[in-house]
Amino acid sequence: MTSETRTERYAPLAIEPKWQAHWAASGLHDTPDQSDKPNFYFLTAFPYPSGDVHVGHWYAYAPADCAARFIRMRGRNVLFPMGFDAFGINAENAAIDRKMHPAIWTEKNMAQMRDQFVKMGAAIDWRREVITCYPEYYRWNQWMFLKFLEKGLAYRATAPVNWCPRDETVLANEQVINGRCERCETLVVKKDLTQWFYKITQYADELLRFDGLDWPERVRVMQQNWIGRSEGAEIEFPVEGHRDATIRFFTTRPDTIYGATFMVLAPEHPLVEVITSASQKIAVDIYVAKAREESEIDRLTAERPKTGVDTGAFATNVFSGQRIPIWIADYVLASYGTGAIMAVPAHDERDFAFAKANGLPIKEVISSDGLEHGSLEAAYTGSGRMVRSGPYSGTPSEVGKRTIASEAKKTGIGAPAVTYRLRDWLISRQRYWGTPIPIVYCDTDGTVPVPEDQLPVVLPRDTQFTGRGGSPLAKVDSFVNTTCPRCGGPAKRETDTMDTFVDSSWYMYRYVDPKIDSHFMNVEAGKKWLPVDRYTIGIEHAILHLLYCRFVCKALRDLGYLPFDEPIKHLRNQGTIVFKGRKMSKSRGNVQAPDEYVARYGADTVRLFVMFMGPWTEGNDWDAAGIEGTSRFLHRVWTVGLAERGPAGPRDPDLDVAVQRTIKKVTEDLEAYHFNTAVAAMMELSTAIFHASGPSRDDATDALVLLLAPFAPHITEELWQRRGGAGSVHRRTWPAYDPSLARATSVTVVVQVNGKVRERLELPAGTGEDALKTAALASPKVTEAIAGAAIARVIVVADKLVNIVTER
RNA sequence: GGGCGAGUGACGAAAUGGCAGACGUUCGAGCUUUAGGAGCUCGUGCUCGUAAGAGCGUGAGGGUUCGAGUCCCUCCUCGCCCACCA
Repeated sequence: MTSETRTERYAPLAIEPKWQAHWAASGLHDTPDQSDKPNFYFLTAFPYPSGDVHVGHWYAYAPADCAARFIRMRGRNVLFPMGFDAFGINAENAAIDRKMHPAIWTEKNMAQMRDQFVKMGAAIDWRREVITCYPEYYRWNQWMFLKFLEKGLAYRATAPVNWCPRDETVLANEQVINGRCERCETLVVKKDLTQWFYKITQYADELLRFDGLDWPERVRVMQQNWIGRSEGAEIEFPVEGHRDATIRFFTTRPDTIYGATFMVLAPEHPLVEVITSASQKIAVDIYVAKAREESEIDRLTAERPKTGVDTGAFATNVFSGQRIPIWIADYVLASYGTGAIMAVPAHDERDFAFAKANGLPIKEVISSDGLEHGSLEAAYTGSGRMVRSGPYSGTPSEVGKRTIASEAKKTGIGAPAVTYRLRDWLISRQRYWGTPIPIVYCDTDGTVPVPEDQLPVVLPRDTQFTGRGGSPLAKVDSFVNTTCPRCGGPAKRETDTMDTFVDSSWYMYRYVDPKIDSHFMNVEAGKKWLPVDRYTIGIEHAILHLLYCRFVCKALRDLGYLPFDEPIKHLRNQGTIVFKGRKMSKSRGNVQAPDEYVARYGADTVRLFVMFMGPWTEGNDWDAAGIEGTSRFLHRVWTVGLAERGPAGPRDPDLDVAVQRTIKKVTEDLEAYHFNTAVAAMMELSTAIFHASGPSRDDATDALVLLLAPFAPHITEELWQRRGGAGSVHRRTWPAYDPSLARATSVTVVVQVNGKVRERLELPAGTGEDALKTAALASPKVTEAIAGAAIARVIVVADKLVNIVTER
């Protein structure tokens, strides 16, 4: 180090605001739609404007920003936009709790968070900001709704929904925590309401396919499980004494049909009323009423006993010819399949338990060894040969599945069928702070869509927020009362708003040109950017949001508005950052803010720290204890960065190799989102530079500044400038490495005797096999370990090891 | 109950089947600065040993291999997602 003047100290708090202002003024982060470089769309999930950029945001956005900057330095014109998922229940809760209008609360929070993103040093093109609660945005939610309606992709139906009796509103599934309302902890009940749905099930099969997508296996599996495709057959059995009544059921095991000794209907099944015998009516009514009122928490209880009631009615098992009783039980779900099952207690665990509890017959029809057995200890759910199955006895069960299904088709009582676990997407919410559903109800014309030229249906501003008495919108007379677009007569508006997942299902198209008012997307600009090249988002969004995005893309494609099948080509998920083992949330009051660390160490240190903590895809427990380490690293970078360029002298081959290896390591790590090991490699290089001198040191420092630029944009910009670099370091090209130079000139070769390390030899890289053997056997430590035993074989791995195996 | 991950020092973590613990924190010793939230060197898995060194060591048990943290089998523990899905 030079001596006479004391080295200036690294002062991030002075450097960072200076560069942030400079970058904003010079438009460094503004991305043109076209440049001399190929376009690359790097999307990262936009935040909900909760108020503060906390640790979870840093964990998501600092690495995403780093990855986007890396791609930019690698010669792409990178679009890296940001916006706000600005509708949602929290704003309404704030309105109730603090008497602040949701719009004001949201604006305040967005301003604060925008400022914090700037202080993070994120390379965001703010000109393209998208805000979902503005009419310019949500009118396109309404437009898509109308288009979906025309195509039959949106429809209205009565369905049981999660209902909080205290707050008098529907709750989204994710707002039901352990069966209780997220806000008031009241037990949530099911309630039948007439609601709007998007027909996502129409795309179930296509959504199962991920052809050509670079998505994590984990997410693909989760989505496939969520969609839950089951193959089997749909068959119907006639009900005794009811000429027109048949019970249709779905089964994945048609091969077990001879073992169907009873049937079970869901309590909500429409046939229950029709077929129940007079003597069983009271018991059935009581059971049905109880099931309807059942809270979510009861249904969540594991291992609950199977309850049910006999309807007194009988069906005919068309295959076995047996007369079988029909029961109702809440273990059969109205929402899956046809809401009815053939119960095969011998080969289904639930049916077995139910039969045992209610003294119903159990008949073995599948046998693993092909022989008939007596009573079963438990349900046998595996495969085998059909037994006691009339003409099909002896048939392997896998064959029987197909044979029975086609036989049912032949006789006109059924057919092979596929059922999905996936339900249609219920988009109605009894909420104020969301997109109004563009529908009008007229006594004369019924349900009338608001014409496209009357969009947007704007959310009225003057509203009371009490949290009681249903949707606040329903109480705004000036909004509710309108005229019918068809007959001009008096009519009422739909007062439900859309699920906020609708807002986020297509925002990636809007970033391209958020100001265009003729179309949801600027088609010309869209061609230059879409589909998204990379998307990073938390693993907690693996199912809902990501599935909705895919659905909306496919629906818009089929409507002729998008020319591609999938919105996102490459996806990666960061893990969840928790605090003391628990998820962070406002309601728990354990949200950690990194502000004090930003104020003490600077944004560059905090950025590096969240990337260095551990593997990004795994998540971590927030503990700032180690932040000193990344701070010290930047101090060292500062010290070597300010060192005067050395006098001409001999090169330092070891340092030259270290630079090549570090460039290789950091490049490969960033491609794989391994931020932690990339930082570790740069730390090693900085230490090597610190102890070096001469021209190699200066070149190494230049390389380090470039490598570090995506991670720590401020300090590297400052050092770049002070070291005489032209323009912004962030406009520089990523350093290249020469694979042949990245190889060390001398290597440590380990010598093992029977797998135990006995010697380490420093040898030139590329030493031949025979020379390695000779060198190994020449070592006294090795001969001592061999102790005169005969050598059976010698394994040589070039530049790595020699293993001498002796006779035993 | 099903699916998917993961178990490595005091702690966060590294490790294409080839020197386990890189990098960082912590702690210890020394230095420097000593107005500093600044800096430098060495050490820091366990056991024995003053030391050189030796032995042991990646949740448990087996297996494959010249060689296993890594691959295979069984089990245990933890995390996440789904959960009476017929």
